[in-house]
Amino acid sequence: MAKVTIKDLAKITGYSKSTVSCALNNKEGVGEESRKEIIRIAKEMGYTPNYFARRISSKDYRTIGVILRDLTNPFYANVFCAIDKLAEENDYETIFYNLAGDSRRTQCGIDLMKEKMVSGIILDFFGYDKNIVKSLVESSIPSVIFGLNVDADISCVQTDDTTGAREAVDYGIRMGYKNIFYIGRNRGDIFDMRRADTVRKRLQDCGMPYAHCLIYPPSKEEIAGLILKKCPENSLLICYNDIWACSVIQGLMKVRKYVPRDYSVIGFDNIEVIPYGLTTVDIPQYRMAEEAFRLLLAQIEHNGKTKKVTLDSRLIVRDSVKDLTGGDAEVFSRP
Amino acid sequence: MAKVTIKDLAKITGYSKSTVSCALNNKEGVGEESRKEIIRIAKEMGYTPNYFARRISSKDYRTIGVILRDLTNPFYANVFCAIDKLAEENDYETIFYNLAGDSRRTQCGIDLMKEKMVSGIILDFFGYDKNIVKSLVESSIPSVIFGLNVDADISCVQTDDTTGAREAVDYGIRMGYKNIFYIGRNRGDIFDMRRADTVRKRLQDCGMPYAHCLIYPPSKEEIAGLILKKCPENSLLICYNDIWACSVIQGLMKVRKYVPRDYSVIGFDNIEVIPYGLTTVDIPQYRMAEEAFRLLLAQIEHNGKTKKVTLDSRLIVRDSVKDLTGGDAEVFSRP
DNA sequence: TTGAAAGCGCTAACAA
DNA sequence: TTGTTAGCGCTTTCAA
Repeated sequence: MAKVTIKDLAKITGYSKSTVSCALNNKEGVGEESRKEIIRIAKEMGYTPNYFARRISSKDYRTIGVILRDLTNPFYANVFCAIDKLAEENDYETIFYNLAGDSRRTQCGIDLMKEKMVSGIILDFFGYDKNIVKSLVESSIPSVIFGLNVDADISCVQTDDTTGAREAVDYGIRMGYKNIFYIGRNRGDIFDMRRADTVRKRLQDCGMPYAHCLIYPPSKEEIAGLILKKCPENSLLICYNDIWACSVIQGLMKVRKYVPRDYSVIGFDNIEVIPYGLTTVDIPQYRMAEEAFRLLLAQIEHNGKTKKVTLDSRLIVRDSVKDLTGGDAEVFSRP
Repeated sequence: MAKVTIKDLAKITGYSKSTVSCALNNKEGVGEESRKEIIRIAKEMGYTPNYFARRISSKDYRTIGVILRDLTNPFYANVFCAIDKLAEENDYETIFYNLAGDSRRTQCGIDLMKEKMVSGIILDFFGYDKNIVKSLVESSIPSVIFGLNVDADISCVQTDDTTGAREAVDYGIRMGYKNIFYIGRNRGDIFDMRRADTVRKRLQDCGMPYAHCLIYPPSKEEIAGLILKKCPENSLLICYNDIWACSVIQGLMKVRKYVPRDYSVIGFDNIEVIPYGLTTVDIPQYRMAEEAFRLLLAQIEHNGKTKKVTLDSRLIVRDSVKDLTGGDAEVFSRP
């Protein structure tokens, strides 16, 4: 069952390859009659052009590479879907590469994109590596770093999560918390470190204790044990992201501690699918995706300059933080 | 900044194109010395082979197409990631096409895959269409239908969610519920319909009333209003899937009704990233992905026969269903 | 061990 | 309006 090619089509229709090609691609210079006939026969024979052959001769790839850290996290799934949709609207294709949480795969991803001749790359650059930036700049492939501001001639879209982190601390203090902890997941992650630093610094600035404010449990299972050990009840736990906040909440449930009855929790990201009642710092994922795509497109199509874009984060108050000041807040789901 | 090609490499190294090609691909028949030199120079010049050119001449595509309904739903994101990982381990690439919730895009996705000459397709076939099945079978591209058993010579991987659905009803009855409703989202969705039917039938078999047991609200916003109108407090709401269950819970919260205090909820899927104890019917997403991939691989590489695989679902009891029989269950997060 | 030449399926000049 | 020719970058015979 060999695939039918343009050559077969030429033979059968009696026209030449080029005529067939023109007809099929709606190019000028083919008679209306011939065009119709060619298209009809092509359909009959189930002809589909060979994508690779087409790409190799036409040079116009119209493809962008998207490299993200973890599609399992709805935050990044949303980002990918948004980019994919924009790409489609602009008649581009996307090629996706999943780092699957392993920053060492970044270079592989970039190489793959190069091989596939993408017009541009959107790169979620976690696990910062100077050499990669350098080689990316030198390759002169239009690129946008997603989530991070890098000091090089390359476009970047990031969200300043420090404002949100500070808001979270301030909100906690306002709600009467004496014990505020940052629960991180991964010391190697730049965002994680930055959020931790911001929380610590804000606590300091507000004259709050910050000893033990960092916890990086090696695994999900140990989290509850660590919290129980280090954090007194009625602590506020500011978590690395929403996913991590979920793990924390689930872990606590296993030891019969409930949120926000026993502990209060704040996340980062503002993931849509889950956050019933989760107070969180909104990282505007759609706008980030959009900005990244626009920046890339500008570079690809209009030779636009590189540009740094920084969006704002803000705290979204929902129901996972109990009011310790005596107010009777209606909180979370409960029996 | 033209990309360096194998021709450039030939010119610079002094060898011919074919020698360079062999050297770079670790083929036999090239002197050790020459090979090393060629590889060195290729590296120096930052040579990356043109993926399309390679594909067009080598015929060996090792690519599988994955078409899924909605990557925004963590269930499908997990499925994709699992397939992607398996593919990588088996030295395949994946091409992804997102239906983005629109079943009319299915044919487009398939055409795209054909164009890209995939070795096989894993197709999430929602919005059942006989013609598509037929054309897929006729195309003789190895394919696996994901999530549904189709009566045709094509492999299928599905999970029998009816056992889980019945368990959910039985569990509800055991917990003392007199009012059990199915909350669907989309009448066009096969799973949605099947789950609804199963719940209705089981209720019937158990001598329970089933009038009004279906609710298909046109939008998320109207859901709470409909529930308030149709379902008395302390109803059990069996929802189409976890995402939808979350929407239901969120909608109810907006009108100050809490789960499981005022209503109990059961979902389908068993998505991990949920910040509370949602009782749900587990659909084994990883195993489904694995089976689908294995089946496809068998067909591609060993000309394996088509096969139907059906996995089991089961109810996972957590904390979103209150015990109405008087037992004092520790339920859900609460202040 | 190496190189010349053909060809993959298509597009794009240019000629007829 | 149509056909001829060349060529995209690579792999793959087949000779040398």
